[in-house]
Amino acid sequence: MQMYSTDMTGRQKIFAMDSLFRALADRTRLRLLNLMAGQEICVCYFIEVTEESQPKISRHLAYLRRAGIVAARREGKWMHYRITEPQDAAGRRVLREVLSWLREDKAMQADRARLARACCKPEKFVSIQGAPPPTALAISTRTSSSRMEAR
Amino acid sequence: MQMYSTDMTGRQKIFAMDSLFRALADRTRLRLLNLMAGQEICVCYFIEVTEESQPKISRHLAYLRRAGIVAARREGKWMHYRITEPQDAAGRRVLREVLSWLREDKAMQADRARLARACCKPEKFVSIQGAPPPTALAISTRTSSSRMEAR
DNA sequence: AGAATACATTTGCATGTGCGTATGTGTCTA
DNA sequence: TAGACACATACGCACATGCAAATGTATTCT
Repeated sequence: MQMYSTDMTGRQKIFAMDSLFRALADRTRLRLLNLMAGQEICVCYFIEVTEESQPKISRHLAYLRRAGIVAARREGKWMHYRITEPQDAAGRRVLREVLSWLREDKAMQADRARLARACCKPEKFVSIQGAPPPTALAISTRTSSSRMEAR
Repeated sequence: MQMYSTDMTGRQKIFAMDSLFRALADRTRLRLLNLMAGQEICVCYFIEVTEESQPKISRHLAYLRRAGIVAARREGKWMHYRITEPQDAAGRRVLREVLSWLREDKAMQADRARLARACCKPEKFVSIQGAPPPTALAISTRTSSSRMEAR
């Protein structure tokens, strides 16, 4: 059985749908999601890889968090973000196809390559000295069980 | 070989991605796409089924048309709209998953049921007297070949 | 040609969104 | 406990978007 965050009118799931697409309707947020695909990442890596300002990154991460697409975890000074898959199977398939679409994109591949470089040689990137590197996540077929701090 | 509407910077495909999601980021537009899934539909049916104002429907159809997601065809007084699938395979998979997501939604199912009723008993709906009924489309594995009036 | 039909577009307004800048908050270190 | 660090949030601005209401346009009918 699926559990929807539905209200009396039964239309809440619709809201969740266009809400998801609003969250995806921004290039910066797509870049962040692309970098999070399959791994949990520290904010400083986002800033380093995208070369965007810290508040801008933080704002978009907050947007994704409010949309329920990502979750955050604190580790000392650092904040780690990871993708949380939708509860219903169809929404999960959509998000996965989106991520696989991102994976095929040239600019997104460039971002991932830059992330890999930053992880291999963190000493070359002043901003991420000592920051915990990204950690791969389980195949995450789980439906958002064992959830962490979502807000 | 795929053909991207790419510019000198090679980033145009990214634009196409968040552009698609902006088009999907509205409940009314999702309702219209749901009704168009697999068939070509006349505008008056959209108005009848959604019970929204005519300018509102027309505006959202224009939005989808500008985003390249739907195409229009004129038949006398009537305008027919249908979904045009993205050129690249990954984008096409995304859109298909979105449509299948819509198919599972209760409110979307209600819309489709109401459309079916309007088609079976057009005499009960004053606004669509004599309007051409929706016509099923081919499986449309074609990549937007044989394109019609897109704008 | 003139009226009716079926849509499309424009206008004015309210709201949402993205951005840089500035400032606040939680954590570690000295 | 004071400062540095990593990040989050508030503020003000410019711009995009959604809406209703009004108007414009293409087509058919008489």
